[in-house]
Amino acid sequence: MNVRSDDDLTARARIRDAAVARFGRDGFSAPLRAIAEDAGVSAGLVIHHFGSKDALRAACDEHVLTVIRDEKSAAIANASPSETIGLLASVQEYAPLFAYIVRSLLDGGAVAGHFVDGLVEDAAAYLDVGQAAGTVRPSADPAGRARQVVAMQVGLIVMAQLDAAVGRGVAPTESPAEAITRLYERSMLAGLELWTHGLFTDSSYLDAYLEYKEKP
Amino acid sequence: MNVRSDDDLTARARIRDAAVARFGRDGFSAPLRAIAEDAGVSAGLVIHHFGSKDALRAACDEHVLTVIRDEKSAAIANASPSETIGLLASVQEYAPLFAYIVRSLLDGGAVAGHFVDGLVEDAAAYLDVGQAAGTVRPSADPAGRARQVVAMQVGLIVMAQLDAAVGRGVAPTESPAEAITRLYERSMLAGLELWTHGLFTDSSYLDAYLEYKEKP
DNA sequence: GTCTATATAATGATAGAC
DNA sequence: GTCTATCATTATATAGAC
Repeated sequence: MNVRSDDDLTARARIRDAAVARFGRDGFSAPLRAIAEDAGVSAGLVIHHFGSKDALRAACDEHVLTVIRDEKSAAIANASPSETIGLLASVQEYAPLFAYIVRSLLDGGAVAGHFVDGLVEDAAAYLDVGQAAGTVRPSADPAGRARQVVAMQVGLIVMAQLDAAVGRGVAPTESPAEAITRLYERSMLAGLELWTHGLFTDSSYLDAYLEYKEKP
Repeated sequence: MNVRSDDDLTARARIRDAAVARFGRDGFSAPLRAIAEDAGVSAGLVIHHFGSKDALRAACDEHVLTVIRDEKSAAIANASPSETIGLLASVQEYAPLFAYIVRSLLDGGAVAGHFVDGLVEDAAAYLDVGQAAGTVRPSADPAGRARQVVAMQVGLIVMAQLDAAVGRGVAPTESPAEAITRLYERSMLAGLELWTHGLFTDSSYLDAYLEYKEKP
């Protein structure tokens, strides 16, 4: 999440980072004491700095959203096709953040809702640009398609985290972040293939659905 | 989850069903007392029947997997294209089960891992059949593609649940299950479109990735 | 089989010393 | 700013009556 050493951070920042990691790994029911231990401080100090566990979580939400937004701006600046793929491949740095977001998603928090909305909007805008440039096909339902693309990414992250939690395909020497990244990359070829050529050889499934929708 | 009235079920089954619904909605930190109340029994009786909360959860895991497996067999029996789509559309009956599974997924349980493995295997087998029949394109990475397809479904369910939790797009009169189903269906057209025609107009993104992979 | 009452453990939060 | 000690609440699980 950060290239700085932990020693360089204030206690408050250390607690916040520890909380993001803990919440992401164990969910929001993770004990305050565990977070304090991870950060190398007492449980009382956590309350002293953030007031309550809920406030700590709110601070984590805000921090994660800020980091993601900043990194997103940087990514948009140089969004050539190959570089975009390279960026996706370097996702290991964001693995703890993604883990946190996924937890937040299933917890059903309003902040997580806004985050997904942002993802979908970004995807829609990105697809619009691609469509104008001629690299992306037109769609009968652009918003739905953007949602679909985001859903695939969300699902992959969830599944990668699951594999990592079970410890399958995870070498004893590598970090959880590395493992999740590799598991995430595992199906990237298949994903691009799917996005390039589709899944079906003809439109019979799509036609059947349209027909089903017309006369229920 | 079941067409029978609750009165027809034994207390043990009622507790189990209540636990599946509660766990799915509130997560596994849901209090034992809430489950007991939902089932109309005392907290002590829950322990009497299942021994512990963990054992109750294990019973829920087993029950959900059994139901899914049975329903799956029934679905395979009549798996014509249009009927498969009709089946997907009627998913509201399984919404509580899906909610439970998604919770289980992010909790990182071993049972959830097996469940996803089953999903991916089923998808792979189904795609193989389609490929042999000529309706599904061949793939350079069939296992990865199956994983990708499952990931999209998982992601959609997660996102639908999030929307339902925030209450967006949910009419006050409809049940959570109905809401999730409708939100899930919302992007089905876009999904089929994506699976039929793909996302990109040419293979430049795929080519760029293959090139990136060759010389790192 | 089912309940009530209770024991025990863990958690979030407080108070006050340093 | 940071800690230790403690409180109040809540959770699971037990014991025993009916």
